[in-house]
Amino acid sequence: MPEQTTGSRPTLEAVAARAGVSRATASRVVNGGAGVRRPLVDKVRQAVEELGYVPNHAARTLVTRRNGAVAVIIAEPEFRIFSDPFFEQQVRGISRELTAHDSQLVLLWVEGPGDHDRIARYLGGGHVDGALAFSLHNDDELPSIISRVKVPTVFGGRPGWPGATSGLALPYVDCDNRGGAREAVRHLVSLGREHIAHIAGPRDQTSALDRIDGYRDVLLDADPDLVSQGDFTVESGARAMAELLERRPGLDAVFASNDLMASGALRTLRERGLRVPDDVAVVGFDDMASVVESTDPPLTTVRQDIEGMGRLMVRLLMRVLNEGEQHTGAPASVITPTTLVRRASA
Amino acid sequence: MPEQTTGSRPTLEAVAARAGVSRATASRVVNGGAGVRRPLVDKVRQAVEELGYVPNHAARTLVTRRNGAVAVIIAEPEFRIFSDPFFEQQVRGISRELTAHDSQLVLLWVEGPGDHDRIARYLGGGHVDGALAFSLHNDDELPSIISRVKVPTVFGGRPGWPGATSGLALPYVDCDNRGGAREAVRHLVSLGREHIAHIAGPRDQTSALDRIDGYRDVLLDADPDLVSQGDFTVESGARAMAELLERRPGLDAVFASNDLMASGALRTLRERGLRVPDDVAVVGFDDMASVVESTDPPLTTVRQDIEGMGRLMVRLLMRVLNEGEQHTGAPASVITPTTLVRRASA
DNA sequence: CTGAAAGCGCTAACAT
DNA sequence: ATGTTAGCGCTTTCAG
Repeated sequence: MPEQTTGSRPTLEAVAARAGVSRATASRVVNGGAGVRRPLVDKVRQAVEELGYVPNHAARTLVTRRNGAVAVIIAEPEFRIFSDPFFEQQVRGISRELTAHDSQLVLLWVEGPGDHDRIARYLGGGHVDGALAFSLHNDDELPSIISRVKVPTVFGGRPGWPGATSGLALPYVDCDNRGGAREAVRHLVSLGREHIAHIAGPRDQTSALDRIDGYRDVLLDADPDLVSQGDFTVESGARAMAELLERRPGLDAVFASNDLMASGALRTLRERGLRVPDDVAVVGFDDMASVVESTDPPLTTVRQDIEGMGRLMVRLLMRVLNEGEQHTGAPASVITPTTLVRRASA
Repeated sequence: MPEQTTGSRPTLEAVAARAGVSRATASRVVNGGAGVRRPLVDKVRQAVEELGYVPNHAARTLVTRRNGAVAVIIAEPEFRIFSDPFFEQQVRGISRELTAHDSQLVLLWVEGPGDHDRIARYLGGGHVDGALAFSLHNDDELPSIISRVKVPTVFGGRPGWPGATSGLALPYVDCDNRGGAREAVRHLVSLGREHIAHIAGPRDQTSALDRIDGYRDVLLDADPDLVSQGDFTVESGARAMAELLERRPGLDAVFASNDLMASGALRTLRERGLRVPDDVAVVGFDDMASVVESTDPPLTTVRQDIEGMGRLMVRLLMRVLNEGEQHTGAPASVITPTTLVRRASA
């Protein structure tokens, strides 16, 4: 760490002196001024103004034991997690909401298991009031690390349970994957489609699992051959579509677990000379702008409010923090609604 | 801000007591243990271990006046700044180097002029030891805000001078844009090309300006019609190439100010039935993996070590911080070398 | 409603 | 080499 930093700034003491009040009163004013008479409030405010006083964060943290900072943990098991547009939106929401709560965003970039120690120490060291993390894979170690150091944390996306057995209930914010999937499939049904296939996402991500569940909720007796496995990439979607077509040439609709795979499916369909939606209707999931708009035809999909989810993560965390010692009971997670966005593909 | 946070943790006092030494000695050991005898060091270390002691950051900051945190300012004048792969790499380098320096990365997301106040207050509030920012456009207000609050800051990319007149010299890290451009053009010359065009980047970004300067360094008497204006996007590259071809059908090479525009140029060339590199040789700039590898033919380009630049930004900042009061003289910036990466396009 | 005083946990002179 | 002693700047009882 560097040696030096902030040049000495005016202290509360100085403000108090200038305003002709005690430090205590000055402090009260700075913190909202409740219970201080107008004339004094004004005097202090003016002194603050004139001196350009800014409270010393460290001193305040030392006594209040809250530091107005929240860690956002970014794990990077695969490439590009950071430049994922999905991710960007969520972090943006988080950033905005954190600002609204006067808290700072401290970025914790986890590059691998080698970083776990450092992260645990940091989180356990009380440098932040809480943490926000994202559940990427079921085998992720993060959830257990987090519950070990007991720092209040909210997850983005329902965490898979590496320690489900250990009975730890981590609060999370997720969209209604299952309900959204149901809506997508119901829409296809309402269009009169009778052979609705599904291109599933990775089996180790809860979102994909929930979506396939939603699909099955509606199509109780779905033909297993109508479900094909993908991995959320465009390529896998194209491949899965090809497989489906081979197994069930008569299918007339497909619900893909995300937009990327849907766009891959569209490509395969086009190559086979099948018309969308006439021959095969296609619905995706996510409403990812970059995909959805450039697809041909424009993709009907299920939208989730990603930025809103980011904001909700913060709100939920703040609630947990404010509950303090008391309400130690498992904090409720929140599931946000999805909406079907009709475009041309279904 | 939340009310509560870290449950009470063991203090240095407790460690000292358990180890049977004074707080001062315990402190010395915790901070490296210089000048403390082995047996005591061991005792203290053990006590730390047993108690699971972690230093209280706030207390330490309060007295040392350094807080082990550096702000990374992300301005978002346009979309997607965050998901820019370029950006991601740089932040990754920063994150890694900061970790190596035991400092935390605090993310400051600036969404517009409305945030300027907040940022200035935060930066001026001494919450961080220093800041890292990126120079995006010459009309960016950030540089002046930063120099106003006088927080030690290092820029990524040479800042344009909104306050050049005010004589503020902001330290920065940038690659040798001009030299890299020269190398690119010289390469084209060495290939025997005689009519080398340039697709320039935005006039309000220093990198683009430096690159065109490099181009001119080599082609002292360059035909002005051989230079066309783009804006760093694929589309603009395609358009600029079309223009160039119209004005100077005989051109046999083009140096684009970045890879994106080079790929646009490639497209136009292909559409016109021109062969690359046989008819027209093409060189880009950046060596952006996602572009360079998918281009046809693979793009010859100028590589800059982006992650390394991120790391250098941190090192430079740390140096500035350590110099402290003394060396207030204009801190040296650093220019990193570029390398020409030969692929098939030139 | 306001002020006096007691720390929060740690480091850094200054003694010893 | 180790311990003693002041604070760092702020909030917060507790008196008045």
